[in-house]
Amino acid sequence: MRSGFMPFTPPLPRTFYNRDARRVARELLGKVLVRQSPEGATLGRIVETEAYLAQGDPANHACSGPTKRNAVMFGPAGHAYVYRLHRVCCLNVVTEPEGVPSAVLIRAVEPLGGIELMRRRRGQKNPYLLTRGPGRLCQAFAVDPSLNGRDLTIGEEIWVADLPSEPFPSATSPRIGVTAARDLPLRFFIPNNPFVSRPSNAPGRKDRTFT
DNA sequence: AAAACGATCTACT
DNA sequence: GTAGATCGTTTTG
Repeated sequence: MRSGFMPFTPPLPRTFYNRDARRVARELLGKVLVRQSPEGATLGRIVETEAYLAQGDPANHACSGPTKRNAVMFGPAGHAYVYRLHRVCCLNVVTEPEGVPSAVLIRAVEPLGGIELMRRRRGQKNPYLLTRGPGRLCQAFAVDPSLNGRDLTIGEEIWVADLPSEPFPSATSPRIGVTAARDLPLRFFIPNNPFVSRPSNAPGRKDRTFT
């Protein structure tokens, strides 16, 4: 058996990722991040993302050309880009056609399954501090640089899927939030969700919502 | 070979 | 809300 979750959560196809990073970042909200590790499975609903554009984005790791670290950003869409920052890791999905170095950072998820495992990995009892923030969620999901370059469309180890039971945006809450410290990168989030890593009312932010 | 940098986190006020 | 730790990657000399 490839994965106990596969029948219920098939991975999103490459065509989903092979588009404008902003579009991908936006539509990633509400999807499920699935991680199968030897220790067990963890699942979480994506509530916050950040788009790193290939053009005009000084925060993009690839803004000054290819390096050993950012190599997978230049590859085809639908692969994981995992790197280390300080003591933690960050998980991105590569977007847009091969040769266009753009990606979407997964900033926060809402725990859906494997919560005990997350607690154990994080040594954290407060549920809001389990997966709020790129570094925290990677620790909770056991995502490390060994997953760098992994194909997210296969359905092994790590992938993203639709959440059939509770799609987002829903009819009751069709709006999503977007914010940025400067002009870029753009951060997308589900409004009023307690698992979003930064509140939309943080000072100095130009927040707005759209459908 | 050295220095600067940062897509963060935790602790504390 | 702010301060400081901390370390791999990249850039510079």
